[in-house]
Amino acid sequence: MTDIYYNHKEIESKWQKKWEADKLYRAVIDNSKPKHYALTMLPYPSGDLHIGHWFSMIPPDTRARFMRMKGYNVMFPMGFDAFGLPAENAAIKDGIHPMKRTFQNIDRMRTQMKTMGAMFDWEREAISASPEYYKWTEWFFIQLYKQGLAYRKMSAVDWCPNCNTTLAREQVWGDDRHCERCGTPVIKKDLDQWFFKATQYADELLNFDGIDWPERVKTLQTNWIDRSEGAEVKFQIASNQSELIIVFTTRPDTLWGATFMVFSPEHPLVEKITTPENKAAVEEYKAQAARQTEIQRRAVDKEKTGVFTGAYAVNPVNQARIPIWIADYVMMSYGTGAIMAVPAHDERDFAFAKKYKLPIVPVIKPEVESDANAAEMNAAFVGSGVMVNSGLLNGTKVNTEKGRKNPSIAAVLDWLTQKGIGKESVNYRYRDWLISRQRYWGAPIPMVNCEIHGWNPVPDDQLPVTLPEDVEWRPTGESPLKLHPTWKNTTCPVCGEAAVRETDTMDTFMCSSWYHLRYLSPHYDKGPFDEAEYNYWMPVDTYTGGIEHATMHLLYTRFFHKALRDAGIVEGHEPMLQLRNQGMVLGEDGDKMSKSKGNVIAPDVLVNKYGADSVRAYIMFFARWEMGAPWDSQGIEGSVRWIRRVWTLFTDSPTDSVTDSRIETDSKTDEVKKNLRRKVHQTLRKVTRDFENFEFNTIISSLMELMNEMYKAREAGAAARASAEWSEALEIYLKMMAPATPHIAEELWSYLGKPYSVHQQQWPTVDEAATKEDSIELPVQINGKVRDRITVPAEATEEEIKFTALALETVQKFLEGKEPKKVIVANRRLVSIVV
RNA sequence: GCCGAAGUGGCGGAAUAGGCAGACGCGCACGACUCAAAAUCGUGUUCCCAACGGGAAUGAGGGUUCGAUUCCCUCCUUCGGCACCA
Repeated sequence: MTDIYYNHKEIESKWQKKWEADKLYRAVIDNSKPKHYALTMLPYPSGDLHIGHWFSMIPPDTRARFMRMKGYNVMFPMGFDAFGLPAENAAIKDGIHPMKRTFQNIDRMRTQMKTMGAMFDWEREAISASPEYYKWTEWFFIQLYKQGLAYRKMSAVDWCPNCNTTLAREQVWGDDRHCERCGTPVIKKDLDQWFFKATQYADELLNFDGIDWPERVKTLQTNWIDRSEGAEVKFQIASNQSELIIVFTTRPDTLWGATFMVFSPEHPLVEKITTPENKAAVEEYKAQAARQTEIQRRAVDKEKTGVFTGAYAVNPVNQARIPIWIADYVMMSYGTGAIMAVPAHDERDFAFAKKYKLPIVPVIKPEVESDANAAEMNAAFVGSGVMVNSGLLNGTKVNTEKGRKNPSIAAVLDWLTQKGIGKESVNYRYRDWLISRQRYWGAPIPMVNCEIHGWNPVPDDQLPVTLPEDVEWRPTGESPLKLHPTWKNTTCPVCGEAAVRETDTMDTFMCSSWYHLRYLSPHYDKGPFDEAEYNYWMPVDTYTGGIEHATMHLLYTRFFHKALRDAGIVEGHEPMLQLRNQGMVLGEDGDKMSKSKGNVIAPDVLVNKYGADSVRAYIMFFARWEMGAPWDSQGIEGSVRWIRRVWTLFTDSPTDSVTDSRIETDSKTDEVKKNLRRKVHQTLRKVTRDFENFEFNTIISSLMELMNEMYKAREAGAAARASAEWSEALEIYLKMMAPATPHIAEELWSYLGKPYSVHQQQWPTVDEAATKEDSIELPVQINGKVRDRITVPAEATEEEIKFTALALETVQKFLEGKEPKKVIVANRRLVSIVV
């Protein structure tokens, strides 16, 4: 029977206290060791830790611990992304100040996190909502402003006219888009807001050289930025020579076929150019386009609609007068908000032209056909061929490549530049980063507006601009900063006269774009980070988090780093060298976990019942980390049993009761010991590799397998007479367990009488010689089917293996006296005979 | 529609470099222990014919190969992203 009862509560709290007291996980600069900065995305302090947090934090924790045992000086910090809408919305409901609620939640979550037994260095904790943090968020805003990267622009937000406030996307409900709070239909409202010129870095952001990031993330970012090469072409308005309209096109080689132009209904020029007789129809269409938002967008029937403005433009390549229409299939937010329409070679333009009986002029024809005939076209032609009806450029070859790789596009680009009509141009779907939020609970934008001197940054010595605490919560959700009687009143940094503060706060992605820098020195007050810490720890070596941040946070943080690099604040082109994403833990029903569905798994309950080590082991074991899976409450029993059986293996000592009679001969036990040692080192090799590759589930299964072997080996006498092999097995086993299940590993390490702490041990080295098999067993296939197997000495030659296999009775039976057609010994792993 | 990821037992999943499919675990079945149960330990557990033995099987179909979960082509399903992008 087990001498000592496995009491997870006692063991876990004992070691957690000791590790904390000993500062075992404190990460300090140590130039004698290589550093490893392991970063995992910081949580929003929602109130309670859920199992998803464990899934995102524990496997990276085990890997950080592994790296530490491999000899690296590891920093694994944790903090809170503490600004944001939920706390503000809650405040509007119950009046509890977001500051109070947020910091209460943080305390609660920190306490819960400590039960994980993770190696977080809490002395490096950073909280984005604390003034010592957001002082520097504000400072960074000013640095970007000084770099010329911040600017103001009118931009539409979703606005509730009843609540008099901006709504976030999740606050707009239903197909009719009404306010979540009062049900009023939401309108678009143009507000003057702050932007960062992220698009200035678009090309650089498409370059992933030197970083080890998942292909999936790189593809998502590439598609998000969506670079397209083409040309900008100038068109004149026929009735008004001074008005120029620039269009972007990816097909400048079809310019001669542009038979009309289409403006987005919101285009500012529409009002100017519309002729009086078309005014009513245009206004009507504009109003209708403004009303239809998501609803119409999602409509399956994509019937093109539009109206004629009465105005004409001049096609600069052939001076043709072409009508200007407006249509909602042209977006103000993409390109220049106006297109040249080439119905012969664009499907949308074709459909539009057919509907409104606009001319179709083909300017590319397939090489094989003698003539292009507009009347016979029943679809736009987008294939390759040659240019026709295009003046001097007739006969130029056209292929389906984009940009200059296409000879026709290259020819037209040169021609346009030469004539001064247009120029080569690149367009992106990616937009500048909208920073302004009409909210209270965020970092204030440190800008002051003076009637004379306009916008100026708050001087450094006045940072941070702190959020006022005496604020009023209107049930409407209007920003309390606007309503505060005095807060916005200040003086102009230039002239000292009365001026007003910006009352908008920053997007929280701003806070999370640099938190990896704040961890370096969270309480440092002479700058955003301590240079010495920066020089030692940066860049981040391993960054882990959910795939859902692929296009927002991860792109913002890369942009931010590059902007800081150009400001001379940081070095290197990328902030995070390696990125890995975990999947999602779903509810037991296979749905996303949510309070409303009632399928949320609370880790507290599991820790209490089974202990942190068992939960940690199961978190690693139950799914592929990069995939995620639905939670299975029953499955945890397997991990619990593993932990208990390990405990029993170490603390129970049936070796004493195994009499020598059961150990038949010394040579036989020697064999058992040798086999045990082989298994130990094979497992070590596998576990080491799996840690390196983020394959956490097979680490646990390998350890389970080895434990099963150890039970058998001990039964066969491997542990008798204090054998060196058995001692080594125990020691290596605990070292391999230590990253995954730190508490029980530490307890059993001390039980064996080893010096504290198992977490300060070196990761063991694989004895390659010990992993070699004495003999190998090979399956023998006949015509692709396994019919028998042979065992040969490990050093047997291919010829010997063939000979042994062919001598088999089974093989002879199949051969029926004939010669085999082919005999293959594949990698000394299998014999394949073809008869 | 476009881009991406994934389809393996009842379930989660495993399978260096193209070489024994189903490691490890859950669940289930049977057995031991027990007055009994739980716990624990042991045995079995892809499916079909089932006795030996044989056959089929990694979403479907095809191809390359002595040999394919793995490589190639076509298709289906699920999930994620983008979507009138000029």
